[in-house]
Amino acid sequence: MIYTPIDTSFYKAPVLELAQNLLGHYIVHEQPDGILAARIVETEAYRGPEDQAAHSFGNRRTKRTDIMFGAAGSVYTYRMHTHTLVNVVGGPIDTPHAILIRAVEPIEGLEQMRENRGVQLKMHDWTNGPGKLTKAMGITMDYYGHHWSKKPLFIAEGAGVGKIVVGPRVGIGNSGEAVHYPWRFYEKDNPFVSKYRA
DNA sequence: CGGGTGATAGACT
DNA sequence: GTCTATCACCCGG
Repeated sequence: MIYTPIDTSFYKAPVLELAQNLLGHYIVHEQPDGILAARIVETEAYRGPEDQAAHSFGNRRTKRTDIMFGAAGSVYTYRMHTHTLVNVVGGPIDTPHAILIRAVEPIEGLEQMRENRGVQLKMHDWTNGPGKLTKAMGITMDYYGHHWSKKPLFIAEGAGVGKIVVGPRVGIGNSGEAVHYPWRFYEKDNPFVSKYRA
């Protein structure tokens, strides 16, 4: 299977639209040992300045959040203890919006994903969480500031998506009103969507 | 050196 | 399904 990166204009849509548009597309990671591809099935939007759950709330700008003030389509990775989480930057320059990739569905490079995750795990546990999918696909902090339209790590046109479900976001703790914003999007009945904990 | 940053694996019910 | 112990790095001061 040959994959082609989506043009940068794709990322210029309003961030809530972009979060939904990403569903069904492929994340592709070209590695020396082979190609890894997975379908995006769950995303969450974060709208920097006015969203208490975002790292960039109130335009908080540090070296860590700096990339979110950059061009739409940039890769924002951050480390959560043992896990790396990956985001797609949205919004215009100086508007720190981002979309967290929460779950993907393995498409190609299954053997390598299995090795990355541990051979004893069931397939549905490979990528059904934001920390899991980065490990399965070999995405590391080295990609901080990379752009999703460039190889070896890019997003490619998918083959469509099923019914999209909208709901509140996960794991954002006490973030005031922002907790209730329906900014989580996922494909209905997809077994790789991460489970919601109330 | 202290604060910021939630998800994971596995045990239990 | 539900619970919870455990997990590490980056940054600013």
